[in-house]
Amino acid sequence: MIDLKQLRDNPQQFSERLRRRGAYDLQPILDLDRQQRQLEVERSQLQAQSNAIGKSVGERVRGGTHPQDPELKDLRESANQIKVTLAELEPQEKELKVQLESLLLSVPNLPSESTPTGNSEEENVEVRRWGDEHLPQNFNILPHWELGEKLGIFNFERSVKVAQSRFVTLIGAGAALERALIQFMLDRQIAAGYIEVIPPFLINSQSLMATGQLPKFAEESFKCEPDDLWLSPTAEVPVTNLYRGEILTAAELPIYHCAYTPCFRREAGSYGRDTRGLIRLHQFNKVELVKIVHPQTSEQEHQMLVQDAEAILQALKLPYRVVELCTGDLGFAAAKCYDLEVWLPSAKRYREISSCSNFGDFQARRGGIRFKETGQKGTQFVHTLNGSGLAVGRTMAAILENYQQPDGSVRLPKILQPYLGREIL
RNA sequence: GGAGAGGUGGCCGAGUGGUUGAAGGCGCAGCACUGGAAAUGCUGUUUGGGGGUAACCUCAACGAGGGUUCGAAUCCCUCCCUCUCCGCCA
Repeated sequence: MIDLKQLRDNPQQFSERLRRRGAYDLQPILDLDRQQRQLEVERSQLQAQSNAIGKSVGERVRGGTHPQDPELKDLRESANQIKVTLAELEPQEKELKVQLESLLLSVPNLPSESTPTGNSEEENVEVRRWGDEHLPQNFNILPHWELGEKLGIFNFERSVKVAQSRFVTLIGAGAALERALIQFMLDRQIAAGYIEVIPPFLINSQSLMATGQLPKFAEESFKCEPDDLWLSPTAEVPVTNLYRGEILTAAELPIYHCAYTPCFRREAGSYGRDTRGLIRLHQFNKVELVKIVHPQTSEQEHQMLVQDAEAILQALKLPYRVVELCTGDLGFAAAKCYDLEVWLPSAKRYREISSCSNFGDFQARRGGIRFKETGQKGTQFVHTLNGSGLAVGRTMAAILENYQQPDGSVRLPKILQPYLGREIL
């Protein structure tokens, strides 16, 4: 959520920053805000009067006046008068607040000053490349879905019977490889200082609201209808929300978590895109990194987070590049975001395998995640960050393609071999 | 699913209609004492909104939402959550 006070104090500057993401009309928010505050002044003055009457009645009763004594009658009546007016003002103000809140919730985060301006994916900025020396030699590389079916390590057709299209069943060595990747990724991130959590995979609406998936992107997630529960689209949601509504101490920061979870996405509106293979599924596994940090350190923490995700690709010797998203491609809640894109030889292009975002205080404000500096008055909002470390299915796809050998077998990355107890797939 | 108990400040815990935003304790911060520390003593210490250049003023919040009342943490209603026992179950 954006900072209403900041908007109110500096609407011009604010909308200019937001305009880099596209057009947003902030005037209705400013109007509602003004009306609401006007009503609030009126209402709280009346309430103050009413409180004063209550207090003076209380004082007299304590002094010995009988509560039903006629001399209190006037006081009671004037208090009743005030109540009549309040009964009108209160619902009006409440209604304005609800409207204001819902408008605020659908305004995206301000892009960071350093985020490049642009309209779409096309204008993302490549930051660096790694691993050109690991690009596979030019023989006829099968796309990973063909290779995988051939090797018998996963099956799509049978999965459709069980669920729908865009679900996969991993079989034998495929299942083992997925598990090995999860284990490997967790091991590395735990060694890098992240505390592992296994959060709930079903999450409530409030949690989705805090991290920004609701209210605008309800159609992206699977809802468990009779309950207020959704299938988690990413561990970002349950892990960040562990701290919702809390006031932490500065000493507790930074908090680093890693989490393996399955992720569930409806992928509405992506019909026909990536219909084959492991790239775009309704259910996939991911190891996620989440950081809750002091605002002063968030930029630096962001860089480190990206490096922690990169370390996995490097250890697996998978060629990739780092791309900084431009304002037009930035997620709703993000202020700044780097994508890691792994090389997929069959498509001859880089594909996103990790997305590392700094949300600033946007999620913290929505979720009420604050901290207190010892000895200082008041609280501040933390900064939240997260990134994939990595998407497991896409990692498997990248391994199947990049490590493919001319005879159609796959030589596993060295680092994974001990996890699987074999070299060749 | 059935029966019962309970949800109060960073934590523990008192408080069943009248200056109670809330006793007491712990914790934390400052000061004093000390060569330094411990112990001790004193002082301070919830959060959010609004108004004001400021000093400051004011409203709200005792799980959430309604209600009764001049006045509610305290009474009534609804909902949520937690705990204990029973049932069911991986």
